[in-house]
Amino acid sequence: MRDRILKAATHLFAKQGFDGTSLSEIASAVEIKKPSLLYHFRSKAELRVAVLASMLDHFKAVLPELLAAAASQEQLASVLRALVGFFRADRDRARLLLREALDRPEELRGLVHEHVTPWVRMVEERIRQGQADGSIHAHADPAAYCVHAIQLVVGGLASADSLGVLLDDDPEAAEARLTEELLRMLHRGLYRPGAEGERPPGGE
Amino acid sequence: MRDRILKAATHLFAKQGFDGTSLSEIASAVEIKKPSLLYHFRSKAELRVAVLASMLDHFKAVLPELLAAAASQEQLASVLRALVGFFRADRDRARLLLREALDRPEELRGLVHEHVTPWVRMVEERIRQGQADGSIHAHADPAAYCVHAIQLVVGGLASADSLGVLLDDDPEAAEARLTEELLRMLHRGLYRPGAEGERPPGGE
DNA sequence: TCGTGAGCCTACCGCTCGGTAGGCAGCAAG
DNA sequence: CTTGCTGCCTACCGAGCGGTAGGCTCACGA
Repeated sequence: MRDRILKAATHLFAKQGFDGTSLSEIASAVEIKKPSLLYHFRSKAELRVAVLASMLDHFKAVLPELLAAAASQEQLASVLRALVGFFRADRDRARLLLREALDRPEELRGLVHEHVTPWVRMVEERIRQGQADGSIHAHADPAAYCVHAIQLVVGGLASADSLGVLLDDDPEAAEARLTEELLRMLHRGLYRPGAEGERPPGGE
Repeated sequence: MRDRILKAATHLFAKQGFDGTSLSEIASAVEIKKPSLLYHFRSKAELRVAVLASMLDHFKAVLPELLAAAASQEQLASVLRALVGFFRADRDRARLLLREALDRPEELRGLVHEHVTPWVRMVEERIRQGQADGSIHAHADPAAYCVHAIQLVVGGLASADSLGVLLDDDPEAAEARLTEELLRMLHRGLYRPGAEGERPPGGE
């Protein structure tokens, strides 16, 4: 039951925000009453922390994969693809993260510093290597590039519903099209054309 | 007074969200009581609509400039710079927009369709021209590129507080550095290097 | 001088919120 | 059989919410 509550709360917080979701609402989503919910989580604040911790656990579970992708000699696109994969696996993750960035930036700053920095440092290093061997634009700012890549992946999935209308496609096709262009754009934003087999993911 | 309320509400909604802000809070920010506030705006919902409309008015005011920049023979970077300028002029705008995208995607979709589409169509056209004369990558997806550009500008300014820690700089320097790389990245994501005087904004 | 409306106030309404008290079924161990 | 724990319930609490009623002051025009 604890897990069911966690899952329902994650979904509702992501969809309506923390302030826009009541405990009764979450309780009724898992077919119990509010005091029963408060038996499992002592307060709403505790539930919020648990929801965040749960998402962080999922992220930590895929972190080795991300780090391995960054460390390998493969192209960086695979790192970005893994990142997109993590957030596409559950769209609530992107929404939740974005809400946290808006509602509690200081708190999120700490989490980012602790858990995302190692990954970013590794990608940075790979980018600098690419710059040294000439495959990556010399005037790219490695760290800033990483930040923008994360922003694109998270923001893109969270706001696809609103901005998708700018494409004429149906929503599903629009999302696929956006993801493809996202990967190509991140690729073009980094690699110099024609360099050592680094091809854009979508083909030409 | 109506304007003062609007301004305070904009700031608080952007910072804490609609559900996280009470009418008393807004009232006390302009040093009146809640019923006096409700004299100027009949309900909280009406105030929300007014806040959004006010931001939209500001956007409509700069739209001609954006369209002119897109239509001119200058490089597209100036369009993006104008877009960044609009959101940097008041950071609440980016936050508010992102919150709206999360809280009321259907509603925002309508607004986007009505007010942003003309600008996007124009930029698309310019991109296609660039593709025809070879200055822009042939495999770029013009509309999807525009969507990502908007996401980067809006999301970047709204979440700079959280993600800025990934750079070691102090917050102010981090933001400037991110904006510079953002423009360069958007440039590299579009233009083929060395094509007809299209230089990245930051120089090399 | 008086009426009128704008703009603000205090006092209050019903409602929902997060959270607590206390009880009741079921089950497992002594 | 009893004891005690788990997991749920109903009933309730105070606080804060959005919103209303009605009255006060003050400026302004007839």
